[in-house]
Amino acid sequence: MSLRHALLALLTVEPMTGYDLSKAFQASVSHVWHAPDSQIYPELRRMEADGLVVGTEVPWGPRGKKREYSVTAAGLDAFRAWMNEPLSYTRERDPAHLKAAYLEWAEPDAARAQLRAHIANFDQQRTEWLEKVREIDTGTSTMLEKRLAHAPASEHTSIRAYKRYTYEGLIARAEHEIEWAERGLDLIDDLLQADAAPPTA
Amino acid sequence: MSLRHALLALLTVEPMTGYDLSKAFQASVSHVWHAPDSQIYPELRRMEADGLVVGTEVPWGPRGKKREYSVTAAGLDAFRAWMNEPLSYTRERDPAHLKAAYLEWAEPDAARAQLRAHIANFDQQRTEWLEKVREIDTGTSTMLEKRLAHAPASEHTSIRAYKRYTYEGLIARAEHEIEWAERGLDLIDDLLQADAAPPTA
DNA sequence: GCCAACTATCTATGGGGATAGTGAGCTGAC
DNA sequence: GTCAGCTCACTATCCCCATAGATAGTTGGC
Repeated sequence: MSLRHALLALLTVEPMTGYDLSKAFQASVSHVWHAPDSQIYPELRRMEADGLVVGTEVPWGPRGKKREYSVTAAGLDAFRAWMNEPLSYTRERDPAHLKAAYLEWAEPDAARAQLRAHIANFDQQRTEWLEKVREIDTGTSTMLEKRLAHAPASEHTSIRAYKRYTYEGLIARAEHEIEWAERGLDLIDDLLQADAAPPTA
Repeated sequence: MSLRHALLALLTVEPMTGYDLSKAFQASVSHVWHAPDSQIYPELRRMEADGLVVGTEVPWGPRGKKREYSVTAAGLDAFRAWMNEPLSYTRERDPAHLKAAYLEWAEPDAARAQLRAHIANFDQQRTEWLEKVREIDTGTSTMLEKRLAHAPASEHTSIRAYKRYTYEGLIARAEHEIEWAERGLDLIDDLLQADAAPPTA
C-alpha cells in the first residue's frame, strides 16, 4: 500500500507525468522502490480521485499531450501523515538466505555461481549508491537540487543529510551482503578441501 | 513462485502436515520465509497434483485424521534443480529506506520513533537468530538434528556449516540495520542542535 | 522522407499474498 | 465433564504486483 507514498514522495519534489515517475523508479530510486508503468498510471488516477494529486493536460509537440500530476494540500497532508506514523514491519521473504540454508543440496559450482550472482547484484547496487552519494556531494543530483530549490534554506542541511544517510545505509548493506557471499565462497572451498583430505586425527 | 521451494526445503527434512509447515514458518523460519496456512494448504494440493509430494491420511486421535505430505523423487529433483539454478534478483521495495530519504518531512519525535521501531524489529530478529545459532551448536535444533539423521555422516559438517553460515549472515545484517538506525538517531539530534545554535562563523 | 528510438498512456491476465473467517477434532486442567 | 486452548484443514475476498501487449505521438539522424 505504499506505492502511493513513494509516488507522493517523488511528486513533492516537482510535478511529473506517469512516464517521468516510471523513469524515476527505473533509474534513480530502483532498489528502494520500483513499479512498472502499468501500476503507476492507474494508481495516479486513483490518487486523483482521492484528491491527493491533480493532473493537468500539458501539450507535447504539435498534436501530442501528456498529463502532469502535482500534489495537492491533501496529498501533502497524507504524505506527512504517513511519514509521522510508524512503519509496520512485515515478515520478509529472503530466497537468497533460504537457499543458503540448504546449500548442501546444490552442486558446488552452482553454489558458487549463486554466491557470485549475489555479489554481482549487490556490487552493482553499491556502485549505483556510491554514484548517488557523489551526486549529492557535488550538487549534481537533479532531484535533490530541485527539492532544495523549493525548501527554505534553513532546511537544506537536514534534507541533504537525510538523503546521504539513506544512501550510506544502503551502501553499507550492499557491502555486508558482498562480504557475506565472499565468506560463503571460502566456506565452500574449505568444505570441499576437508572432504578431499579427511581429518587424520 | 518459491513458496513451493520453501515448502520442499522443509519437507526434505521429514514428512509434515500443512499445520506443521505453517508452524514452522511462523516460528523458526519466519523472516526467511513466511506464509499463512491459507496459502500453504492449496499449494500442497497443487504440489501433489504436480507429483512433487504425496499426502497420506494419518489417524489423529480416535476420530480425527490429518494429511501428512512427504517429498517424492520428482519433488527432490525439482528442489535440487531449483538449488542449482541461479536466483533472479528482483528489485526490492524498502519502505524503511524510502522513509529515511524523506525524513525531513517527519516530526522529530516521529522520526525517532521510526528508527527506534527499526532497531526493535531487528533486535528481535537478532535475538531469534542468535538462539538459532546456539541451537545449532548445542545440537538442540530439532529440525537440524532430524536432517542430519537422514543424511550420510560425511555430509554432517557441511550441513551444519551452511545452516550456521546462513544465520550468521542474518545476524550481521540485523546488527548492521541496528547500527544504521542508531546513527540516524544521532543525526536527528545533531541536526536539531545545529538548528538551535546556528553556526557563528 | 523515412525509420529507429524514445515519450506517453492504457488494458488484460494471472499469481502471490494478506486478512479474515468457518468448522471440526483433540487434550489437559480445573 | 466441560471449557479453554490447541491442532488441523479449508474457503473467500481483495490488493499488489509482474508480465505482456496495444496504441499513438515525437524526435533526430541518415
